[in-house]
Amino acid sequence: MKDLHPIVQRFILHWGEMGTRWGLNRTVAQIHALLYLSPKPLNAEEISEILGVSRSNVSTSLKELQSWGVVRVVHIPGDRRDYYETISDVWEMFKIILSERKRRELDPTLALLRSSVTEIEESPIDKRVKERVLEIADFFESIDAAYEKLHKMPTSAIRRLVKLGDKVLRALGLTGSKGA
Amino acid sequence: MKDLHPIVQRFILHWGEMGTRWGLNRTVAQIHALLYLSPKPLNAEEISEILGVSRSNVSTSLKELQSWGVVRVVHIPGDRRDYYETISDVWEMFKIILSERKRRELDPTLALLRSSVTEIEESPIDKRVKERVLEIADFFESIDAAYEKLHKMPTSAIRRLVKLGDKVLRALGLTGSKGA
DNA sequence: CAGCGTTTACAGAAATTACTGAAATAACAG
DNA sequence: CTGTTATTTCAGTAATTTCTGTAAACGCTG
Repeated sequence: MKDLHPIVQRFILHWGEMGTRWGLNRTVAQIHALLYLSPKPLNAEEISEILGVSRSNVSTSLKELQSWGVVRVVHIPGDRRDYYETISDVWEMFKIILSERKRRELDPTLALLRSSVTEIEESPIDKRVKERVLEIADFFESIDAAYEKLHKMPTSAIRRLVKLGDKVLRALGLTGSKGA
Repeated sequence: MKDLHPIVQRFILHWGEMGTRWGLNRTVAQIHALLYLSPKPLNAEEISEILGVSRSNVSTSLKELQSWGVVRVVHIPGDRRDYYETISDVWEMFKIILSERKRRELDPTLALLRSSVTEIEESPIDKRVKERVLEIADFFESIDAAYEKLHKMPTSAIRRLVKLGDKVLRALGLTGSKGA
């Protein structure tokens, strides 16, 4: 870690801290940060030494990053160790991270709400409770649908859409009437 | 908890579990769920009994929910205890939750990246590292800008925008050329 | 301003989550 | 095969987070 440029160090440390807020663990996030800034792929041993964590921990963390598809194995001719690198396109990377988070943070709730809505139709329940469950279910369905649309777009289009900013809104006449 | 309708019970338990994935703690999320489905405001004692958690824990959790602005205190004539209720509009509620998450999950990183970009301009650093830091900084800036635009819209407009779905994209000609 | 009900702060206990080291397994070279 | 190096698994330990009970603070009422 001492060998790294201070900016790189700071980035890795910060990424690790933020990782815990993003639902990952610190080491997983640090490894990701290190690979993102590394000019060349690294092997498990190197990662372990640079970050000062055990090799077993590195192994587990790399497996997790691979399972999400943000890190992949590459090989160097004449070396039989596995080397790792992250995908390089940031937008692509966060698209993957977003889909992972949706799977963990939205989908289970959506499933529960759908089954609740079904049950509510057939069993008697306080009117207000019914209303609120239906309302929140509708909300999750809307978000899910919007996400699916977005997800199907090529990354380049998402990039353009996000960068368009409020031009989007004006074009659609959604702003301006009540406009804040 | 036993007195509650099974659907309500299931919702509260689920919300608690999901809360942990959303970066809240279980009790905070459960209290929120309970208040969301409760036909009337509840006081700390009632919440404590219904959920089977200590009153001090309820107190701390309510304070946290209030600090985010999703729960507020109301009073019942002739009763000097504090009663609590959530805001009722789901969209408004998640707008608040989203802004809280942005503050905790994006803003610190944005700050770090901004200062890193400044430093990079003046100190010599590996070209590839520089590129990647600039790229990720640009990404965060874009997301931040898009968020700000969205946040300034009235909730009703956000609701319409999300519900429009891919009509938005077609209208803007962002889909169709490469369209997936 | 005394007394009581309510809310908050805090220190330690309990539960959860992350990390390590050792041992097992796998991959290859000779 | 056999020896060597790389990777993964897993049980135990450490660190972190959450929860509780107690006690102090607050604020209303008479």
